[in-house]
Amino acid sequence: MHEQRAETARLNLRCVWAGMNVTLKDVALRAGVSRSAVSRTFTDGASVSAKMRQKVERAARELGYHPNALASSLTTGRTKLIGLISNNFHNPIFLQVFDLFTRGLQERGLRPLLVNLSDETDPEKSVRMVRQYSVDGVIVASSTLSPDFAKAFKEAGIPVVHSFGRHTTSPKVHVVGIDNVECGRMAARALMECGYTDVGFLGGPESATSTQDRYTGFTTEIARHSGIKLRYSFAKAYSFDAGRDEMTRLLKDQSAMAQAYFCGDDVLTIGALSALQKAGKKVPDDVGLIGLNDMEMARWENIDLTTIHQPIAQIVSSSIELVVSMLEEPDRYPEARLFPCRVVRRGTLPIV
Amino acid sequence: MHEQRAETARLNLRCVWAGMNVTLKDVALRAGVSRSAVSRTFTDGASVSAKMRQKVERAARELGYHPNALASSLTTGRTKLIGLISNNFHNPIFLQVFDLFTRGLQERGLRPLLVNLSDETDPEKSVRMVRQYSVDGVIVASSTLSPDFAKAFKEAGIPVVHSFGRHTTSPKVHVVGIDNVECGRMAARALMECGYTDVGFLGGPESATSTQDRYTGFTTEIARHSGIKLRYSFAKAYSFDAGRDEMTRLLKDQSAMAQAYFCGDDVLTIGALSALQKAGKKVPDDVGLIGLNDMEMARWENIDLTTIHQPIAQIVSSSIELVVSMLEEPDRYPEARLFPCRVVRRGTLPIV
DNA sequence: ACCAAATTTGCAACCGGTTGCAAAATTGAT
DNA sequence: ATCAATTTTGCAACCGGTTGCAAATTTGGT
Repeated sequence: MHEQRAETARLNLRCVWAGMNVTLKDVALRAGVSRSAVSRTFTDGASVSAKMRQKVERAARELGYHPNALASSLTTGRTKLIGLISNNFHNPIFLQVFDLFTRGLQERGLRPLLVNLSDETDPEKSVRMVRQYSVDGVIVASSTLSPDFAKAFKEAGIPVVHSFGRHTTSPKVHVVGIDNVECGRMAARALMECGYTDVGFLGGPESATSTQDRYTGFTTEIARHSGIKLRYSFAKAYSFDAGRDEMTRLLKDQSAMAQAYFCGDDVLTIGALSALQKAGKKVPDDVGLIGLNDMEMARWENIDLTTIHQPIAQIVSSSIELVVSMLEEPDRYPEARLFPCRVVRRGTLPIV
Repeated sequence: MHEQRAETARLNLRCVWAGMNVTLKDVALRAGVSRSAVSRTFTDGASVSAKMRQKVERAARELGYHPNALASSLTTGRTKLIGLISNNFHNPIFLQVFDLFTRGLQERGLRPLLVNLSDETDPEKSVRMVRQYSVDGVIVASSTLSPDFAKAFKEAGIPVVHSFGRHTTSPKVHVVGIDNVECGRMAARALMECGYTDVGFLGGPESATSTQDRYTGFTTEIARHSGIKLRYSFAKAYSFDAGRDEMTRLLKDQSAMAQAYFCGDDVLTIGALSALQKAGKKVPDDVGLIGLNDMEMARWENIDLTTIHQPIAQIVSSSIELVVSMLEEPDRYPEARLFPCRVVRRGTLPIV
């Protein structure tokens, strides 16, 4: 007995020294109890007596034991890993998005496994990558990624939520985001309230569903009012350069210019703004602009963008809530959760 | 035999239907081989005959089998999970950093487990969190996080690299970043080259080591030249608001103003710029500014910051390289890798 | 003090893979 | 065709936990 304890102690010492993982068995040995007892001490809701818990916790503390979440996942089937999948690593708003997601998931004891799909085009392949780590669920956070990605996860039997995804009346997967069509209408109304009679849509890439929806909303709202001239064009990307380039192109022909523009997003708006300033145009006196997102920078006084605020905190927390609920109820009927946006009036549209 | 095959088929069907995980055993059963054979087929470097591989791969394909990386980690001791730890979710440069890290890790078959330490102050606790997932290594990516965090991981026996961390002559852990003291000197030289004789240091939070080091470099370089007046103050954070507020404070007393400032980072610089513009000061004619980071926005024409470029792509790839090398050689002697910065001349300093 | 009910504990099998070892199969030289 | 050397394969134990079940213990009522 004494012999064995000495051996155990020596072993433990070595473990700590080498940074090796102290296991359940080590703790059981030291506490003089069964491995199940140790396991139960660290599983809440399990039946353990007070003395037992005390003994085990003491031994665990002395050895610096921490349960191995991955090993337990083998039997429980839960890794508490959530795939956080995005291709949006250039829009500053996504830094806030990642911040909110990581904090929100952490608070619920979940861990985000970050996946960058920037140069990935094959949904199957990305599913394979993520599946290897048997995540409990997946959040696809992107407005530019094809819905096929989210669908691929669903088909693989992995709970999935598409954040910032496209709203459809009968979604195949859970979608949380905004109503881009309504945003388009909202922008149109905001411009018309300013008295503009010649307005432009300066969208993001034409292939993005968000661009298409905003375009639809914008044009239908304009069409409801007579005597408003509508122009439109699309930038190559949701980026500063694309916005600047497209506006520069428009500026080449004065007759092609509208009085005010609804731009694809804030970054693109700043690009357009830059082009206008360079051409000697005053904003909002000569040309008005309204963006979309209300990213942190938009309120910076020397940028001061009028824009449509997207409630990202709510979108994120709702997405997390939804993916968590799916852990219990995997076949939950897909729903679309849309949050209302609002116009934030700053310096790129005139005060009415 | 026929019976058994039918049973197997039925089972498989059910697996696929329910999205259940197809396991090694299922594949072995279907291929009519041992589980080890299947395992070896998916382990490169293992000895398997061509026929065997063919049989197994066929069965695997039919069943949609993918090895469970977490289960294998139990025996191999490798999860291929890398903890990516940061508290820096407000500086746009970190979006690029996350982009680079995720891509770089993915390319090597590693997966980043993102940990947000924004409101965490206890290193022990964060180690516990990460350890549960038995990551193979950890990258602490932050210039504002205490070195204790990185050290805590090292002490727990987890390979760790501190990216964007402080350079010391005898580092306790691997550090990859820039020489902030040298950056301070560089900024001082840039300002003096412009002919300024009254310069200011407008640092980030005084508690950050990066601020301290830049201050040291800046002042020592100034001191090497006679007749240069030096002023200094610190903003409350590396943020727009902090930069704007601090500059606004300085502007209250004209005699407190220097001719040009070296600001803590680019975001802070834009804040200072905003305050100056609001006060009717022209930049660079009335006041010069130089920032640090060269974030993407700095080159936007309507921001156009003169700044010190930090080679983040190199810092990131070097960090990854280092953490990967530590997987093989855990006790590798800690080294500091510093990358040279350079001044990028744009519109916030006069052309000499 | 006694006994039935309720609680706690340990055994052993299992989760999905890996791996050392020995048996079986293949190869190649004679 | 024979046999030793080499390669391939399967067995069984193991990685670090969990859990159903039955044995052991505690509880509480009389």
